[in-house]
Amino acid sequence: MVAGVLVEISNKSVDKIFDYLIPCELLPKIKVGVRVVVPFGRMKLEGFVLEIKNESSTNIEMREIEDVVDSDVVLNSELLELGKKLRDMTLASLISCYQVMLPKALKAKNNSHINIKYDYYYSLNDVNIDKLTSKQKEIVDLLKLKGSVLKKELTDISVSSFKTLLTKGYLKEEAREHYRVLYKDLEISKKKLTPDQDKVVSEVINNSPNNYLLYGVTGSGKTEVYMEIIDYYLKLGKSSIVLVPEISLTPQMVMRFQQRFGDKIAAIHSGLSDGEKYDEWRRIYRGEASIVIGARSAIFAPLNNIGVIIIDEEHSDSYKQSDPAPRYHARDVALLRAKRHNCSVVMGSATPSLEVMARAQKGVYKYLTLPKRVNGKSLPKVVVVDLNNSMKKVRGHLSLELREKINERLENGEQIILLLNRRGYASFVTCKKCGYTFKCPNCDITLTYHKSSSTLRCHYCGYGEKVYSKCPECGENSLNNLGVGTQKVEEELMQQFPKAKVIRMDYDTTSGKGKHEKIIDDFREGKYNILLGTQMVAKGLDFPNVTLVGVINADTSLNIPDFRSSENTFSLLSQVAGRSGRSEKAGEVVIQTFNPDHYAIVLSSHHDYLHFYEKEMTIRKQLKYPPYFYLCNIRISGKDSNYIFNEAIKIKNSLERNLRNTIILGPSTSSIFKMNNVFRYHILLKYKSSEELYLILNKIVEHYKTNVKIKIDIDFNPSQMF
DNA sequence: AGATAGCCGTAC
DNA sequence: TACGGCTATCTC
Repeated sequence: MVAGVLVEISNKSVDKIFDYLIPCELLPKIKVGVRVVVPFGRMKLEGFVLEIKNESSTNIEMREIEDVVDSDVVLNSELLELGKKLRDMTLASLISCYQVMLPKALKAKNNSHINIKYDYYYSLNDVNIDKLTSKQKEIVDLLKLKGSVLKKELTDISVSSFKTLLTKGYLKEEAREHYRVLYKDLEISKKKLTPDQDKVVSEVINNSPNNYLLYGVTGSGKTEVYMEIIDYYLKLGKSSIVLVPEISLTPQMVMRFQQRFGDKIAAIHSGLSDGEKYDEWRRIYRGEASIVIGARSAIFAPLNNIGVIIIDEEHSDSYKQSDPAPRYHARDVALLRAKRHNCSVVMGSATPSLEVMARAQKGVYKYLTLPKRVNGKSLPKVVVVDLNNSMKKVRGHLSLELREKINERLENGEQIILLLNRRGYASFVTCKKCGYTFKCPNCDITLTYHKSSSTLRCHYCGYGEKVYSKCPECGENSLNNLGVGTQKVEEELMQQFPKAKVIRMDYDTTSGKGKHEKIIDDFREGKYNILLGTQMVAKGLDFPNVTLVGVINADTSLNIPDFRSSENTFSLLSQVAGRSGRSEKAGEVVIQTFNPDHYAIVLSSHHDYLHFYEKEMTIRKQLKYPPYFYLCNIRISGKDSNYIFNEAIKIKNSLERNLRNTIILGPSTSSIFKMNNVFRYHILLKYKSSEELYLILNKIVEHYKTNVKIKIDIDFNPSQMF
């Protein structure tokens, strides 16, 4: 017998099936979807068995499979099929499509040290025990009483007597798998649903399968709706997937699911170790956990019989994998799996992406809505502060209006969230005199100032240098630390409000395990008055005592050179505004901006998603952007910039010859032209129909797959512009 | 990915 | 002519 094996190397030139002979003794263990060890050239590699056949279709002399890694398949037939579709959709290598589905421990790779953990249990063997010492008798009596006992439970015993009993064969040792993640028993909680929520739930369960957009304002109780739908399917013996933007950022969400469903849930997120992820995967695989909550890659959870797939905060760009290939969108995978499982997809958001909303308007997705907050309160009042006027009066980052409102809340013992939207605006150093900025010698991007180590660092390659006080260009002692860091604002807050307790939540303060959760818990318990943070304070958190949300500078995300910057700004402002006034007391929001008339800011201050949607759609139509056109970005990179530029021109010409009705832009240099000493160009395509596009792109990828001087990366529907 | 065979330049 | 570096090729 012969096995077709896909080998672990993620390179297009070896991304095909290699045939191997199956030795007789391994035949019973070889199944489609298990990992095997095979000789490959002079190497030994792991790979996935994709086919089993009587003989090879080629005349090439075959070598033998050396070993079988798994006793059970790691890729079932659904996932094997899904991987092929993913490859066709993304033009990535097939092996990368399979690897992305699996936890690290199960990827085909040679040196993986992630093991199953075992607990050892001991019980009495059925043997006649005649003579025993008193110490030995103690142990035997204990085992008679308890039956099977964990080793660590045998505390007050003589270790040597235990060993004697074991070596004489009186004891039976049994290894049981130990899961590293524990789900505490929490009180089962279920809230009574509002009529609006009820309506949504019955709509979904009575008309399944269907794909839904659930548009619900912040605080409208989407999570309760999800749980009710999931519960319905759970009782039918069906499983569920809940995708959340990044679960380590939403521990409250997991907590609520755990309260309702206990250890039926498996939560997969970046805060788990590789071993823990592996354990969670096995619990899912074995059917011990049937509700999977996780970020993007949880869409590949090895569940059978899926009843519903939920995508919470549907608009989040974290659902699109943009860096290593396969560059897939979890929504697309969800729709594929739902089709196969004959189940519904529910996409929920307070600010739906234009793509999804447009499809809902067309009737491709069914439109459901939760227009009111569950607490019956209206959405918080939003005040827009014009920094053009305000900053003439004060120094620093806090306007008089915001300061006044912070003071009010502090006096009332209420809490405050301040958002410092720093993305794309990290601290960098410039010379006041000549405008010199420090750039990374490898990557052509501005270096970021790190106060704690007083260094300048490249966020792309890690390059670092000591910070100078003199400008290397003009020699003046006029270096200026621009940009607003959370640290700086924190200092300002402490100066302005010496009695207030401020906690910072940003990349620096949340890098340890469980730190994020601790900050949230501490703030919730009232140990702090003000929570100051980056984007991560905006998403999904529920603090009943927060009655004021302040946005330090709404313009930072508006100024990012990306066609989605208005949409992202609107979404961010709406999300963070939704953190205010979630309980009894009414909430308020202050947005500081230099662009008080910008429609994204005006409409978000009125909580007017629908008008924002309409306005933004007309702009997208004019500029031929999604959802009117699809985008595809072709990145061409290599060390020889002349060579890749010439090849990029050739690619463009061939695209022009082969595509009609497609707008082809470029090639132009990427926003980061040089990264790790590799130069990058890109060609951007705007298209409406993809059939001939896939054909020609496939040809281009094939043509360059063995060329080591150039790398072609295709990104359909890129989430960021490069 | 990693090893190798084949191709050049340059150092004796 | 011998060595080293670079590159194209191949791996069932």
